Amino acid sequence: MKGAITSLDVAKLANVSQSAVSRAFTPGASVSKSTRARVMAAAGTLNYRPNAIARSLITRKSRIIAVVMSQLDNLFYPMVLEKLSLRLRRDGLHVMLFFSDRYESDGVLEEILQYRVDGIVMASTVLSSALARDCASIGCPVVLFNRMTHQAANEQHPVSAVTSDNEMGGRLVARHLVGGGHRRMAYIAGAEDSSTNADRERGFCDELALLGQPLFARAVGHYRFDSASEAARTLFSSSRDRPDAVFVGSDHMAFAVMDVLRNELGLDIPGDVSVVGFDNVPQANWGAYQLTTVAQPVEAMIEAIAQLLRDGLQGAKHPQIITVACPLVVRSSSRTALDRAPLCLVKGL
Amino acid sequence: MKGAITSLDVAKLANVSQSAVSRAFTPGASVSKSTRARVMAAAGTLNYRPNAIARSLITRKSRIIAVVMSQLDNLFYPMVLEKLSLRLRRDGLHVMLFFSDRYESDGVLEEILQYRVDGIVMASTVLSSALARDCASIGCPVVLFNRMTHQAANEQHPVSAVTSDNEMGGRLVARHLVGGGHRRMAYIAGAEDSSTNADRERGFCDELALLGQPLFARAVGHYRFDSASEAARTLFSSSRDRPDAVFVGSDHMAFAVMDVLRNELGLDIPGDVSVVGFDNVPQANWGAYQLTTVAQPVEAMIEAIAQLLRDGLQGAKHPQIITVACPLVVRSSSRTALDRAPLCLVKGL
DNA sequence: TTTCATAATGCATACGAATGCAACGCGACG
DNA sequence: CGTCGCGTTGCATTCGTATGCATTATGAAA
Repeated sequence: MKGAITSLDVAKLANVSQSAVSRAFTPGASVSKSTRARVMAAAGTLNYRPNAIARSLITRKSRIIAVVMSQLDNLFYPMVLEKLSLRLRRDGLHVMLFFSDRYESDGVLEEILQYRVDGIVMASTVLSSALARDCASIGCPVVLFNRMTHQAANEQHPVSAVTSDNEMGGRLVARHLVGGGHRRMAYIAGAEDSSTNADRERGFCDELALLGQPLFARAVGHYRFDSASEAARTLFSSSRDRPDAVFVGSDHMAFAVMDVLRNELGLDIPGDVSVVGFDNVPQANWGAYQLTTVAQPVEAMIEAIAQLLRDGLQGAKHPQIITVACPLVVRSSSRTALDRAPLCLVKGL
Repeated sequence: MKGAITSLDVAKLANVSQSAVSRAFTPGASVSKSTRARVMAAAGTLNYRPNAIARSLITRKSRIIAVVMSQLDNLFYPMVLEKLSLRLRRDGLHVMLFFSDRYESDGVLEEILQYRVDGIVMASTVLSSALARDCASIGCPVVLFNRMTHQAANEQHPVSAVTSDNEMGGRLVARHLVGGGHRRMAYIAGAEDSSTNADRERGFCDELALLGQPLFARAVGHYRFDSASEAARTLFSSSRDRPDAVFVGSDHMAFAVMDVLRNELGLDIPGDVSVVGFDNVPQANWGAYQLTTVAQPVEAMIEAIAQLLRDGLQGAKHPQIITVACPLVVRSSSRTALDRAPLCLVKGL
C-alpha cells in the first residue's frame, strides 16, 4: 500500500513519538518549537496529511455540515449555497450537499446522520418529527433555512430557523403597489404548504385590506417556472378586468410571469401591469427584467446560520428563530407614484 | 453521553456479537435471516445508525466525492451540481462541496485530501502538477469537468477529463450564422486561458475561414456577466460597421450581451443582430431571450464522470479524456436561412 | 445415524489519530 | 545541593466498525 502515509511514518522519520506528530498538527498543543519544526519537515518530505476521518472518529467532530437543497434552478439557492460554503469554511467546516424534494427528506436524513455531521442546514423542506427527535438526542443542531413550519416551534423537539421577515416583505409590496395607484392587485402563490408563501401572502393581503384595496385575484405557481407561466395565463387571459399589478411569490416565478405577459399576451410592463417579485436574485437586475422585488438579505441570513450552528455545536442552547428584515428594491417593472403623475395629467386633459 | 449508540449496544440488546451487527448492516454478508431480523429490531428500538466515519476508517473508502466549483451564478453549474449529486447518490456516493476561484485551488485541495475522498471532480479550474502527483500517488481519481488543459494530457501525471466537443460546437455556430446570411461575425470570448474558450473560438474561427467569412470582430468577456456587457458595448458602439452576428462564449454572457444590445443600444434581435450562446441553460429557453445556443449534453457528461470515478475507484485504469457531441439548438435569437427568404424578397422588390 | 460441506457466528485485531497520565528534563529558588 | 514547578515527551488507550480466522451449528448426502 503505497500512499498510506500515517502519523507513525512521520514520527519515525522525525525521531519522535506519534503523539508528537499529532500535537505538531494541533494548534495550541504542548509541543516545543524545535519538535514541531522537525515534524513538519518530515511531514513535508513524506507528503503527509492528517487523516480527517480518523481524527473525526476520536474527536467526535466531523467538521461536516450537511446542507439539504432542492430546486437549484431558482438562482437564489445556488447563491446561498456558495456564500454559505465560503462562510462555513472560515469556521473550519465543510459542506456535504444533499438533495431532497419538498415532501421527502427522511431518506436523505438517514444518510446524513450516518456521517455524524456537526450540523444540518435544511433549505428544501422541514424534517419529520421523528428525525427532529433523533437529531436532538444525538445533539446535532438543525437549522431550517427559509422554512419555518409548526415543527420549528414544536414544543417537544424544537428546531432553529432562519428566515427573512416574509410577512413584512409582503406588506411593503402592498404599500408600494397601492402607492403606485394600482387598483386590481393579484397574487401568484408559491407552494401553498410552505411557510414562506403563507407569510408573504398574509402580509400582502392584510396590508392590502388595511389600505382598502382587497386582493383582486389569485393563482398558484408552486414556486415553479412552468406553473407560474400557467398561473399568469389564467389570471390575465381575459383582457377586460385583468389585474393591473401582480405580486409573485418569488423572482424565479416572476420571470416566467413577465415572459408570458410580454411575449404571449403583448402586455407592457409596467405600462399595463406592474410586476413585483421576491428574493432579489441577480437576474432581477438584468436588463430584460429590471424586476422590483423584496431583497432577501443573504449575507445576514448566512451569518445567522453560522451563529446558530456554532451555538448548537458548543452547547445545547435553546433553539432560536432568527428573522431578518428584507427591504423592497424598486426597479422599473412596477409603476411608482412618480410614474403615475403623467398618467393623471393625461386623464385630466 | 446520551446519543452514542454503537453497534455494541445493539449487539447486547439482540444477544449477538458486534460482528453480527456489522454483518447485518453489510449487504451480502454471511448472516442468517433470523439474526439479521433480530439485529434490525434491536437497532430500530435503539435508533442505531452505523457510523460512516468509523466505517470509512477501516474500509479506507469514505464514499465521499469532492466537487470543486466556482461561479454558481452561471446557472450551468448549479444544474450540473444537482444532477451530479443525484447521480452519484445512486452509486452510494456523497458530494462534499468546495469552492475555489479560477486561479487558486491548491489550498482547497489540501483540505480535500485530508478527508480521504474517493474522488475529485474539478469544475472550477485545473490542479497544479504537484497536487496531481499527490492524488495519483494516493490513488484518488481526479476528473476535470469542462476543463482540459495541458495538465490533463500531462505525460507524468495525467488526469481524466470530461468535456463536450467545444470545437465542433464552434463550427456548428459558424455554419449556422453563415448559412443565415450574416457577413460580419463577432466573437465574445470567455476566459482566455480556459480550454473551453480556446476550443470554441478555434472551431468558430476555423470554420468561418473555411467558409470564406473571416472573423469580423472580437472582444473578451471572461465568462463574467459584467465583462460581457462591457464587451458588447465596445463591439457595438459604432453604428456603422457593427457586427451583424455575435457568438458569445457562454449563455450566461450572452444574456448580458442581449440586454445591452436591446436596452442600451436599441437594437433588434435577430433583426439587427443575431446572438448565439453556448451551454443551453434553462434561461436560454425563457421568453425574454429565446437564445440559439450549443447544448451541452449534461446527462451524458455526468454519466461519463460517474464512469470515470467508478473506474478510478476500482483500479488504476489509464486516465481518459471523454468528449461528447453537442448539438446546436436554434431559437429565435438568430436569423436562419428561412428568415432570410422574405428579406431577399423585399430586396428584390 | 454418521459424515462432510457449507453457512453462521464469535473472537481478536486493525484502521489512524487524539489525549489522559506519568515520566522526564531543565531551570530556579531556597 | 536538593526540591519544586513547569514545559515536553512518550506510553497506552480509545473512538466504532470491518474482517480474517477459528469455531460451531445446520442441513444434505451416504
